[in-house]
Amino acid sequence: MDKKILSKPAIEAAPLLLGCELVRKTPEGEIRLKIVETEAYHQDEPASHSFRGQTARTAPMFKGGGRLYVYFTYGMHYCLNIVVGKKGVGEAVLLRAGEPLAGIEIMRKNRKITDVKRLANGPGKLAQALGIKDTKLSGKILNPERKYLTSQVFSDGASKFTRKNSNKNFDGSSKYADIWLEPPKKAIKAKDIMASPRIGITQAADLPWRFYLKDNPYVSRL
DNA sequence: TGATAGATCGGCT
DNA sequence: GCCGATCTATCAG
Repeated sequence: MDKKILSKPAIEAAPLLLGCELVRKTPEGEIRLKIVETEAYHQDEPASHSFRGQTARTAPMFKGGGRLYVYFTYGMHYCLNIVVGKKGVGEAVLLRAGEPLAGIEIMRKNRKITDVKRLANGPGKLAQALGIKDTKLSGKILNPERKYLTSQVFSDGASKFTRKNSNKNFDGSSKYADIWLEPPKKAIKAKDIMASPRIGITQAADLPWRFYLKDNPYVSRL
């Protein structure tokens, strides 16, 4: 994944993350989603959790691009963000929807539904599809791709992978997340990137800081 | 210390 | 389209 994207301000990084693939390794296998909808949040804007400064919850947003920020909301849902920008500036990109590419049976199990279009077409659903049930991943660093992209891992399959990394990643003790980003398989064209106001907020609701892929059936709504 | 709104979702009318 | 679920962070008093 291009490090430069993750060090850009949220408003620039959010559209650039469209088309990127979000991957999570689990003991059951690999889950892979194409990011099709994002929202930018910046600390100078009241809809952002970082607006009122750093707290225990929002600390990851201030630690610099390339980490995860996970928060719990509405008493029952988790939402996954990619922290972007420079250290000391509180900003992140909310992942609002994804198109399932791999690990679909795992996601069906996590979501307790079968319809592929509804596995990750919303921020709470996306987190649930990935198996996120707490905020333990918040603050963790996106796993550098090289850590997993070895011939040993891919020639041997998931079980070997699990053994090899069990004490580093599946018990939550590592500073790295078992999640990372990969660049788009096909470049995204500028004309396919749509912008709209963000969803579910009341403050700064006029800012067009939600981005999604045009005509993609996996976005949360039109 | 109490009230309330919240980066949501699924079920029901 | 509306509403309840269910918990947390924040703000008022």
